[in-house]
Amino acid sequence: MEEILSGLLLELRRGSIVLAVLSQLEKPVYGYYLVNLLSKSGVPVEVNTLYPLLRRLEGQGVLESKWETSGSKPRKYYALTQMGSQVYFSLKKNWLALVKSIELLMEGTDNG
Amino acid sequence: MEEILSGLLLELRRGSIVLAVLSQLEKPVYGYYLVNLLSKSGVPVEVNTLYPLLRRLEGQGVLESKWETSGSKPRKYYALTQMGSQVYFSLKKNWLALVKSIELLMEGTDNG
DNA sequence: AGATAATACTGTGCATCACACTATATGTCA
DNA sequence: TGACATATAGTGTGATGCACAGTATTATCT
Repeated sequence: MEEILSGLLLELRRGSIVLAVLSQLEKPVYGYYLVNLLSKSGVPVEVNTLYPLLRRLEGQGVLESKWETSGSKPRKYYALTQMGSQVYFSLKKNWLALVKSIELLMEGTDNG
Repeated sequence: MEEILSGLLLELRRGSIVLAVLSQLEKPVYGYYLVNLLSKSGVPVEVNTLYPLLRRLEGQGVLESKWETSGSKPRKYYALTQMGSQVYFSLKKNWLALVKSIELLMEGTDNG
């Protein structure tokens, strides 16, 4: 049962990860920092999940990146492109609607 | 951009589908009916997505089914098992927490 | 110097969805 | 009657994305 639950939880989290990530990228942020930030915020993401995600989003034109090599360690900062902002806005709107729909569906179900 | 957005929306929906489905299965319901119900409720699911999902959940012991052949057309009714109820409860709790976390993360981001 | 942390990339396997197709029974309309 | 749509359920394939594990580099702590 634990396994089944954790599998479903995994699935549950999936789509939301993108939203959580985008929500933090109005200002440039580097990956490793984002991992810690999100973990503290209740949306834990593994590094090995985040890096490919960031690259994918960059490839899609949602994010843009630039290397910052002046510090002690080279860091790659990601931020929303203009199109990315639009995508985020639309995604956010849809997500809020989805959440509301599901809350309505769940209303009155208090098992346990 | 449309394509990218719809891809992300797809992802966004994924995990939530299970939750929406489980929320309606405290009483036995058949698949086709569920599709229409969920669509009306703002969580559209394709038949070809729902049927395998139901079967998967049954295979995992979350749901149980029984055929109803007395009507005009044979229908397969699904409902939560006892364990399924526990899974649903736990999933629901986690989902609510996740939603809250993401809402906090998104707070103050009003682009568009 | 050695271990650990910070930082980023890549490759493989698995799970899941969308899409398309099959299949049957019951209506509906020409 | 025949053609078509709808209700109802199943299966199979392709694409996609995550988790997991591994690699690589540089700094910091011991």
